[in-house]
Amino acid sequence: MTGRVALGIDGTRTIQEGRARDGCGREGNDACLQCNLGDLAFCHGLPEGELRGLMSIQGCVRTTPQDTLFNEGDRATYLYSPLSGAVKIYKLMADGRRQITGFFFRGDLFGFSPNGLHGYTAEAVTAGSLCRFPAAKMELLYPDSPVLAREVLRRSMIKLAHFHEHTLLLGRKSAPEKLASFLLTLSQRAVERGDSASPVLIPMGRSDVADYLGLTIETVSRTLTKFKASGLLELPNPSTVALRDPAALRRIADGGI
Amino acid sequence: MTGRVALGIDGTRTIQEGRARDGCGREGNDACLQCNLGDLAFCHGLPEGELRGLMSIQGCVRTTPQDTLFNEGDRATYLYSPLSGAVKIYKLMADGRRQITGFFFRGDLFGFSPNGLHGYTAEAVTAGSLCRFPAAKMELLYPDSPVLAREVLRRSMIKLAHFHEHTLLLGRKSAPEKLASFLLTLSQRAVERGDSASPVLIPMGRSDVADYLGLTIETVSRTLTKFKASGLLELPNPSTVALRDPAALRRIADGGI
DNA sequence: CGCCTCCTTGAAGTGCCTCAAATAATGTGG
DNA sequence: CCACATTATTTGAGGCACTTCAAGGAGGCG
Repeated sequence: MTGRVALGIDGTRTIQEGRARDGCGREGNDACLQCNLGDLAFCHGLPEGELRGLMSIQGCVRTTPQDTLFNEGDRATYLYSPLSGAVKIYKLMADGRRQITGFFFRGDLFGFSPNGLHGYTAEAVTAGSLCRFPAAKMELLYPDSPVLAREVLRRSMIKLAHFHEHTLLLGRKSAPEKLASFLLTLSQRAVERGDSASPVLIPMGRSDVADYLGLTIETVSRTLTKFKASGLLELPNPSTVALRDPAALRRIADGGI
Repeated sequence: MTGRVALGIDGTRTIQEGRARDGCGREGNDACLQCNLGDLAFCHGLPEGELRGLMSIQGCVRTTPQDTLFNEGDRATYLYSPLSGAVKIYKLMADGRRQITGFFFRGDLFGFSPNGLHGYTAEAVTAGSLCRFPAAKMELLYPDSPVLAREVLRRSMIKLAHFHEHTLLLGRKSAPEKLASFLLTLSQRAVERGDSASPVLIPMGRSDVADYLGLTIETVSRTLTKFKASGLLELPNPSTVALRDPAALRRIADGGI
């Protein structure tokens, strides 16, 4: 009964309820006790009473790569927090141009909506599992859960800060600056999750990287090759990057003169 | 005693406390009663008790063009909501490249920070006045002001939605698509504030528009000229745009095939 | 009126994109 | 486990949208 997948009318796979062993699936009382996020969890440190309210509405889903969690325009039913794996969110234009607006990993939180509708599509990058909470029930909790409400606000402010940074990247940085920034951010986020800084795993394909940075896959590939030739990094395989000279990458990322 | 300005150590002008007649300046009890924002105000509709808490910490500043409200890296002391005028926020790179990440008008809210430091600089585009609230005192209000806390969260989610849209614009749209999107958004926001949709005022200069859209001033100017030649709009003066064919602009903005 | 700033227009350059193909990685059925 | 099919990534050549550099108008203000 784990990771069942149903085909949507358009043939894309859509996740269903999950039942599994990594803390995912045990709905209700003991689910959060098995959560392995530790202090990465947005519910970490909640007072007893608030946590109980959250646990009572907590659910879980598992994903396989390319599973769609929700589509742009869908009712914003759930808030999600990955336990493992990676998720991307993106917007599409009529002619197929795509802009990925975010990647989410262990402990992140996404699915916010100001108007009850999702403004973007969410799709799994890798297999994994996500903790999720019904948005409507969540809102009912806020008035009596000040710490929870405060933490959700803090998370959304962190997202806003990321967007300011990414807006600068998209609007004003060159391709090498974009790639250097991207790799360093991936590395830093890996560290925050407790993973290693240097052999960084790039779970998404070149096409996802390109659509996140406002480039083409060819430019992404060429730029990485150039970095490799300069001794800035190594690419043992397309999805692993060893940062050989993070300081130099930092200078490039910041437009060092 | 209105709109006094002090020179910062770098010679840029920095706003000081204001005292004035448009609802700005009367600190304390009666300030909010004179507020002319109506339902645009983020404090609109707050229950009596919550509003009283807000009023007790409310303050006001006036700006003249190019006044700096705060710099990137400054302590995030205040949250701001313009009563009149326009404000831009931006990030700078070491070599001077600039990305404007937002414009704020009557009723908007800005100054959020997840870590106590501003991640961007805020500068007045025009003369005007802003309602402001000490961030630290604001946070003390949240636990006992669920409606206020909810509204601040809602505002930050609206900002997030704007960023998703703007990220798509920066990463994937052509110059004409960017300009068409920008003009339509300005127009729509004017309507939301109760202003006219079509002769739209563009309070910021070409250089601000360029730095917001990730273009150069030359490209902005050329593209507007092209739109004018196509009969899509008229430019009675550089800061006024009459949208002659909003539907066509919409098609362009969306990448109509 | 003259100066300054902002905006517009022109000409040339370039960084990234598009189109095209080779190579590497991944998965699959026998 | 291997041969093959499929997909992802890399590499190459040429083109174009936007930038850069440069100069000419148009208001605004003392």
